[in-house]
Amino acid sequence: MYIQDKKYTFGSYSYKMSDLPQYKKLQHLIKKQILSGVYKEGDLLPSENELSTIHELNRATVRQALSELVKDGYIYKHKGKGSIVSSRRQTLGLLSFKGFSEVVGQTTHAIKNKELKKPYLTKWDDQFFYELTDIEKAAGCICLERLRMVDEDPVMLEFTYIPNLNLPRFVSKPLINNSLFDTLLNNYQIEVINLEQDIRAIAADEEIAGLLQTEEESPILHIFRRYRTNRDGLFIYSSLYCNTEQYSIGSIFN
Amino acid sequence: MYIQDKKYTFGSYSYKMSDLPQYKKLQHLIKKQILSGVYKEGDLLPSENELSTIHELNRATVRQALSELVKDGYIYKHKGKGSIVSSRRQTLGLLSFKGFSEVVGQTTHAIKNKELKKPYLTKWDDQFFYELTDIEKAAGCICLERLRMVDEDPVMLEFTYIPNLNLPRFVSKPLINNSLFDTLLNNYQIEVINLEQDIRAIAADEEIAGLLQTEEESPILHIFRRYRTNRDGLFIYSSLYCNTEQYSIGSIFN
DNA sequence: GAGTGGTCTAGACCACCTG
DNA sequence: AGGTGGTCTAGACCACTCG
Repeated sequence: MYIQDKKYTFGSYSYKMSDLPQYKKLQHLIKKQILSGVYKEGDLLPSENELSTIHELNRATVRQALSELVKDGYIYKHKGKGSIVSSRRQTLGLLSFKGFSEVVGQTTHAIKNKELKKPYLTKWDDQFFYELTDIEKAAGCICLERLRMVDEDPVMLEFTYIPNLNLPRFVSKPLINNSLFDTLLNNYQIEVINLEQDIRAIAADEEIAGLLQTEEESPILHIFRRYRTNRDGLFIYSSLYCNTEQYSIGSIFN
Repeated sequence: MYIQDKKYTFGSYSYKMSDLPQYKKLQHLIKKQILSGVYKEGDLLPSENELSTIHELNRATVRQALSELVKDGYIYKHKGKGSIVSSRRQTLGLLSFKGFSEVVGQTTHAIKNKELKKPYLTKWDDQFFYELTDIEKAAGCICLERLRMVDEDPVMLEFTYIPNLNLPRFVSKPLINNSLFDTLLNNYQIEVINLEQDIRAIAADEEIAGLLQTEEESPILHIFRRYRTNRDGLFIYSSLYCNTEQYSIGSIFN
């Protein structure tokens, strides 16, 4: 009989981790080793064949783990040499679609989230950034207004807009872990699979300048995002205003 | 005897393409089919098993092709359903590390590149954005100043800095295809494998405002990039100033 | 229940790099 | 020459979606 996944029963990971696929477990393990200094910038990781042997995984599975680490900028590869630990400068956060806390949490800064208002139900703005379907328009929108602080400084203002489609009692229940993504996943089995964004530089108006504690007309990074979810036709929209005087926004591409 | 790659000899692709791996050929084929309307937004691609059969490739190879298309935002996947053609809005360009022309060329706009100066050799600025190694500092830097136009409007000002390390006669020869990447690849076998960038919003100074034909103090997107190459220790640096009044900068994450 | 993508194994050949 | 990552094959089991 064909047996796979036998490692689950012998795994040395926590209970939660045991649900994850092997390549993600390996990915997290190596990531932790890099962050904790086991492998330092410029070091060679064990070769793919060595990792296969050590962790009793097929090389393809090891490669899947490594390719995720490449995507996240932890390592890069040189054919004929090996996988090399990359330098990671401290920026405000990767311009990825991971939640703000997870991304910025990798730095040594103190992060805080402030809910400016309780989530509320409202109508869509007539001049919304993306074209909406009739279904979305008719549903109305759940609006979240949050301010992200780094070391007590407000650096990012985030407006999130969610079509009110089959999300019973969303506005009346608090967020889980203060995280929108965790809430959607736990309460509604909604997962984000994809992010598309547009970036502009704008001048701060009075409201934004006030909230970000900067001057009117000062240059602000404006990012508009559309998250695709595993629920067909359900998108989540976000409008971010970043004060980049102190912190820049970083990202990596391969 | 173990034979692979037999498709090369029967391939229906051009001579140049015949050097590419199978998954890239399939990737380009499907990309072309999407761009030419064979598959439209929301359409399902043939399943992975069907594509394997049609193109006489293993499913793993098909998956490699599809995952590249996901990365570039042409499709997304739904478990249990299939691969779905994604909508692609027209933005100035993906915030990826592909060359400006390739990325913007997917739109219907007229693109022009203007060389503001001939490439020249100079010293590094004392306040360079990234920390440089002593080797880089000692080598001096090759500087390129280019202006990118969309429909006759200047939208992006690009300063590129290359350490003058084993790049004989770079400044005395013209760029191939007007492209830095093509030139580095053809003349020096240098390939870019990775890009790291930081983004800020700044106020235009007199020089930048003049070149981008906008007003002083108007908000400008400033992107600083570090490209990693296949040559160990050789990085290419770029400083981009974008006027985002008309065009925003787009990107996709998975 | 049949089909889809997600994960995984065991193995192969290749181009590239280093000693 | 031996090791590395890059590409590729042939197969398997799984969770998910849809009719």
